[in-house]
Amino acid sequence: MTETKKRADARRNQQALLDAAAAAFVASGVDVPVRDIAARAGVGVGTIYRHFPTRADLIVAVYRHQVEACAEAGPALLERSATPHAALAAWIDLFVDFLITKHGLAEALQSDDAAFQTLHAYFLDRLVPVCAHLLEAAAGEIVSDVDAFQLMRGVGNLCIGAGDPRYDARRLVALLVTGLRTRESGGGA
Amino acid sequence: MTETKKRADARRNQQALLDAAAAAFVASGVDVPVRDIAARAGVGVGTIYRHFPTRADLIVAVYRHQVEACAEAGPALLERSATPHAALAAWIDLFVDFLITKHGLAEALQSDDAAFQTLHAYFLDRLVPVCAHLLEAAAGEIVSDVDAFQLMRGVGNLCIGAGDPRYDARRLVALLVTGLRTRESGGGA
DNA sequence: CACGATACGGAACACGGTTCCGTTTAGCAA
DNA sequence: TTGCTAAACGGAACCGTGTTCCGTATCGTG
Repeated sequence: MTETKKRADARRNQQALLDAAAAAFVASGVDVPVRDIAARAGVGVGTIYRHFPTRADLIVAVYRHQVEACAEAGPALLERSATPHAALAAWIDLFVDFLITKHGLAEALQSDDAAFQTLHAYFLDRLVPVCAHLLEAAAGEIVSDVDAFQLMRGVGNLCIGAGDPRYDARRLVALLVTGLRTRESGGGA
Repeated sequence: MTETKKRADARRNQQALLDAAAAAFVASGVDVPVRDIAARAGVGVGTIYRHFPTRADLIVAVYRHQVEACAEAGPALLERSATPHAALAAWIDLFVDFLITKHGLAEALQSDDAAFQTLHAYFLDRLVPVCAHLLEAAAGEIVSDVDAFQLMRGVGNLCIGAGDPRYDARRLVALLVTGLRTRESGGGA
């Protein structure tokens, strides 16, 4: 169904590039030089640009599965959690776990470089609605003047620089989520 | 007193560079091309590097006064505020105001690029102790497992991407500071 | 005024992203 | 099997930026 129309070598190279990029991202972060990825995959740089016109397309392709999984976990968590706020917290944890294990991804996500436009757009399109849904469900126990977009962005920002042992992004995000809760809704710090 | 030993043209150029850089930063952000700054100042690029070996040195020189002012405001706020937590909140507000008006500075501050090492170091050296002092004063009413370094870093991170009208860095920082407060210490969200 | 130290300018280099085009190859049809 | 064409490939070349280097110009002093 998917991509059946392409030439066999093209499909092979596309897969090789995805594998090479995934490995390169782990080894050197998502801003690893294009030439390095090409070398790993055993192809020329032209081939990268043919399959993935922008670096963002490549990043999206590599992480698509994980982003989808994160998006789908939202509604599931809502069912299985004690309170909507707990579900929100758990879901954000999931997102943070994802981000901090991808060296440089949080940075790229917030970059205003035009090349990362589609990366930004993909994450937003896919995750903001899920976040909005959770936020809505928790409406009674959280402050109302922060929307899903801002929250996602703030969380993403806080994940920048994770990897520095002196900085615990998870902890700060937790603090932010705590700040979201109204004082009337019980529970300690 | 300062720099009296240098040649007259050297001092003139240094000042011209500071002025040009300040203007260029406002117009195009702190990552404006070096050549643009040189052109504005009417000097060659070599002259920039002679006076400011790294871009960070130039940025530090341009913003030194404002950073100093922010640092000095800490103790003052502590005296004049109702509670230590209020002083902390006010001081962080000051810092956020500073950061969000300097296009690209927050981004540069968190960059792991070696060129920004001294920028990072200067801000940390100057501001973390002040923050630590405020944190210590407020010890009774805030959670204890976040230190000054982490807080400064988190706040800096949250300021990335301010300028986007959909994103209110100030609001998110406020939320973070709220999350810092223990539930026993009163006051609403 | 002459001369040495100081500072200057900008060409040259390094490096990474991106484009372009001559060459190779897959896939099909004779 | 072979010939042909469109698809895909490789990598040299190009561009923009940071950085270095050195021949030239200037300052300031004796």
